Amino acid sequence: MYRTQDCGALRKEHIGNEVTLAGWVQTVRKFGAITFVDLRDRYGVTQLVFNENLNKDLDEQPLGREFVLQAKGKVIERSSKNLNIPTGEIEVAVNAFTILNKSVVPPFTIQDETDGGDDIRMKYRFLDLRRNAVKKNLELRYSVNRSARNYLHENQFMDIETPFLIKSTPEGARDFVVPSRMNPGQFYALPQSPQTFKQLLMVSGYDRYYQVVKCFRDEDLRADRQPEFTQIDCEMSFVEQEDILNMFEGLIKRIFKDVKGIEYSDSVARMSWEDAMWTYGNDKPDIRFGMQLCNLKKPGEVYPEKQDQSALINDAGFNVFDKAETVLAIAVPGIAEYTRKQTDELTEWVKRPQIGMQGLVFIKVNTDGTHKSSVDKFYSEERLKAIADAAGAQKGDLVLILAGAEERTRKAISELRLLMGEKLGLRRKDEFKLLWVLDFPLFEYSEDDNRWVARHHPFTSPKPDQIATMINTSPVIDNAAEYLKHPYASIKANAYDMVLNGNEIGGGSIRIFQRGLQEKMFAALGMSEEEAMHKFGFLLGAFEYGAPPHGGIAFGFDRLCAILGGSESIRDFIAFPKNNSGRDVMLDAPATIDDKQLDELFISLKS
RNA sequence: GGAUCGGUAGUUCAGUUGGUUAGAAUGCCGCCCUGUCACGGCGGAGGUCGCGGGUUCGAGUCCCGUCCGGUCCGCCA
Repeated sequence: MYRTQDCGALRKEHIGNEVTLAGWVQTVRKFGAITFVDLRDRYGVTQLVFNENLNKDLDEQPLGREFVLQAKGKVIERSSKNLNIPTGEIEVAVNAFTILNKSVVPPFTIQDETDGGDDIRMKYRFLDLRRNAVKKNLELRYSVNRSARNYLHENQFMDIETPFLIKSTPEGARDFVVPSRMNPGQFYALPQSPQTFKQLLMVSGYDRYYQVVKCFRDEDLRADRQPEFTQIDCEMSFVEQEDILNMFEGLIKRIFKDVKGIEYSDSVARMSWEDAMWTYGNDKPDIRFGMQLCNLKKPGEVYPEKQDQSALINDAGFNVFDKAETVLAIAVPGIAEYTRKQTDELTEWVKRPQIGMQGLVFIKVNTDGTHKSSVDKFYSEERLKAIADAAGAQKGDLVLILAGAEERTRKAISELRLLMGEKLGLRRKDEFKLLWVLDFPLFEYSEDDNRWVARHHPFTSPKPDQIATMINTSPVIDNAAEYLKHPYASIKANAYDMVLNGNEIGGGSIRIFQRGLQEKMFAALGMSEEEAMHKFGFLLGAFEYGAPPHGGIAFGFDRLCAILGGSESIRDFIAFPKNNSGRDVMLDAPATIDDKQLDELFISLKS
């Protein structure tokens, strides 16, 4: 037997016990005749004390960091206790030890605050995983997983595995492909999600399905995006949108309770996509703080129902506002005293290529109620006050205004809002605000391809009262510039996203379950009948054999873990993540393969 | 595909206007130390300044190219 206890187990009540521990040497502290060793494993750290009689043995077999050590001895009370660690009141007086394995000196320190940078830690990820900080993240991940599985199991969901080697259907993200040796010249694709399989399972009558499943997308990476990632993938039959929202509000609340001990008792807020875009400039708004957009000017056709406030800015001879398609303002609380240098920095920030604005207009609402702006030349004190009031500014606030093309400007002010929220400390990591975003447009128009594309995916159903519009309208657009006037532009999807603190953590839809409507959808996306049959014939066929109404949702598991763990990066919550370029720097993958392997696959490489 | 920041000791970083032998901390090695737990003290080793080219009397420092890493835009139904 290698050990009688783990390194986190021993307490005062074990004093007097003879024990054997095994673990890794965290530190060695030598004092002439007495030596302390911190022995670490997954469960904790226990101090070993080597007295005079063993010091000679230690000289002959010196211990180094990360040596694997087995130590036999008696649990004794410490004469000077360390109350910072759970085992700090006891120590093990060693009477025999065995070095089970040696270690070379690790390239960085295995401590909570390591001296290693990201690069070196990824290369030696197996050492990084020994660190408490990383271990905590993986433990959190496992606890989210357990919580979700428990909830779904209790609600009659059944975990069914679906295949990884499937068919490429390049609609949406780029597929990873795998060559087939037995079928020369043919390729499998790895699933971007088990979407069609879970729909087929609904046809098969497994009315509540779930899977914690790897998905693959061959697109460029980000801090919160990996080429292989995990989803909690769910589907239900005989449900309407409301049923799904209730069931999965329940899931996320259960996860909050189990993982964070938070009772999220409010019902999750709901907002239409249009309201989200109008009020926050973003389809995944962070509602932990206000600073809502003031639409001073909008292009006529984009939000037909909404009223802008262009009277406030018109007829002032200010070209920038006059020529702009959209003018948007936010009132940032309490920073009217910003210096010229600080406002200049904000201006530089919005002019960065990633934001792409030409400039930034500001109005300071001084504490005495007067106004000072960068456009004093064009607007009187009264008009500045009217604009600031419309933006909801109070005394002491700073109003920031961006003007330009609709899409870019809305995105820019949304980013600026998040930046200011960050600067003002309004995006607290320990505060969690959930939001359902509903009623997304079913279609988007792609200027590149000159056709409609599915905003969510091509299996998403339109709102029930708009099915007729879709069936009875030709998708053809006469004039690309006027696509917003086409009836398809206003069709809303029976789709929903769950947003947590400004991050999309899940999304789904009520699916199409009739062959006719599904065929119409494929046609709307510019697919010929033959093409639709070739790619999705199996699904269309299945719909003819009694497909039930169904819908579902998928949660981004890695991202959810990262947010619950208070981190920006999902890499911290994945045991063996890939880097920015999709490489595994530990394995040095991807890599070239032998000519022999290529020959077997009938593949020759282009030079 | 694009923008931007970085690459100097095992590691994390500093390095002024281009100027003597490239520094600090930590880690590592040796000696001392019987209550440490970020132990302490003394001493020591450790560098192709990512790589290639250029400017210059002289380059870690300036310029060009390239490779690697971070972040972002495009992309991600």
